[in-house]
Amino acid sequence: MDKTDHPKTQDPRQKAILTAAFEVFRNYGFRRTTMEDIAQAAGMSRAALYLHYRNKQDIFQSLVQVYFDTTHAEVARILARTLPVADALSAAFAAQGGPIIQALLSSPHGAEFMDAKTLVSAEIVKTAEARLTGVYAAWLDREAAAGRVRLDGFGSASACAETMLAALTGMKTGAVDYAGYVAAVARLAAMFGRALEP
Amino acid sequence: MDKTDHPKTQDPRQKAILTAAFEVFRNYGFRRTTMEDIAQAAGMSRAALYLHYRNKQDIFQSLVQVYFDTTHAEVARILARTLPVADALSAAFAAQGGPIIQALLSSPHGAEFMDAKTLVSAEIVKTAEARLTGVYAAWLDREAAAGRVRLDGFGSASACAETMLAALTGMKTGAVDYAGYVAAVARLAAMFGRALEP
DNA sequence: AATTGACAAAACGCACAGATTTTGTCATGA
DNA sequence: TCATGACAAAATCTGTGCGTTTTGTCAATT
Repeated sequence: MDKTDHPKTQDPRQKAILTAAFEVFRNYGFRRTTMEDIAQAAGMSRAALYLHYRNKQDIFQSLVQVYFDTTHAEVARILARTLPVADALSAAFAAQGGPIIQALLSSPHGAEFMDAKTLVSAEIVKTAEARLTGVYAAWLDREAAAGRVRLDGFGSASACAETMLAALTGMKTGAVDYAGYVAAVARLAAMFGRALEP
Repeated sequence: MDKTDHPKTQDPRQKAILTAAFEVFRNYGFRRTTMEDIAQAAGMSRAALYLHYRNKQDIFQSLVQVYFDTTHAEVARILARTLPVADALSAAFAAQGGPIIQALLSSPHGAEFMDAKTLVSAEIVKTAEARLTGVYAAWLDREAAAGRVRLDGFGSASACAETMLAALTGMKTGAVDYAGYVAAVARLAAMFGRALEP
């Protein structure tokens, strides 16, 4: 489980492809970006892409995988530290859905980007979210054992983690711009933080 | 603003149409249900529908309007009582999104039903949600003044209400079945309840 | 060994015509 | 008066053809 160094982005060429691909997907959506677009943005020929990825779907899935790996590592890193509960949650929530949400809210085809995320890589998203839930659940258990959080009446730690993450995804709906989203997430973290205080 | 007695459903015939329409939309989605379907389910001729509603979109919008009016009245009624904060939130959350969410999660075309809700009646939904947020915000202000909730650090009451409702809508995403959704909503209410306690 | 231009196959977009379904209205009948 | 069957107009579906774009691969090039 050594996902910390992102095997997909160790090769600088693959990193270039993924960076370019994200930029193009962000602007045109999944369906309307061609391999030619990605190749051009990555500074190589279209054929070269096929030396590294099977097809467009493969690139997209790798992108999603890298995103979740990064997020997972970041959240795990934050929750490994011992911080005031509210601060930990605030930092962890902020670490999730940074660039992707920004893409969703600022780019013209951000919505289609997210659609592709669920259509093209539903399985990846599902397992990644489960993994993320596990991180939060473990943190809750650890903090509860240390007497820094109180779960009484909220059910199991994992159920609690699931609910918190579902609430976090809900912040996307109301958000009108990225700043508003960030503010809502911070508020949510503060509220959950106080709810969990002993 | 006397929405309490649902002008759209006072006429028993209109009520029959809306009930039948909900049933059919629930099973076939908005696009694939015909006026003939609704008429048959409502026990009248297709032409009779046009005596009460302009067209299919009008029926759907009335349905949404009635739903939000009912929800609004119910939530307002619950929050008017003086209850322990967590209980009030739990009851209010449960009152929202009952039948509609059940339709979404249990019916084969629940998703398309919700799509139509945002496409065909986006404006209705927006104003209704704003109205609902206002109810929660007023409740928060009242309870805060009475010393039963503490908003310190959470921003304004209306911002707080917005965040809570956004979180509530987030519960739909993770939910796999209606029972799971209900459990998640209850947990969320409990957590927000404790967060708001002085 | 790494990269590319070029090629064939597949996918896609678009338009069109004909058949079918659905809609909205109105004259007719209970 | 109120509801309905019937009708014309509009919308939707279906199949088809054709030009363009996109894809995936490979021999050729550096």
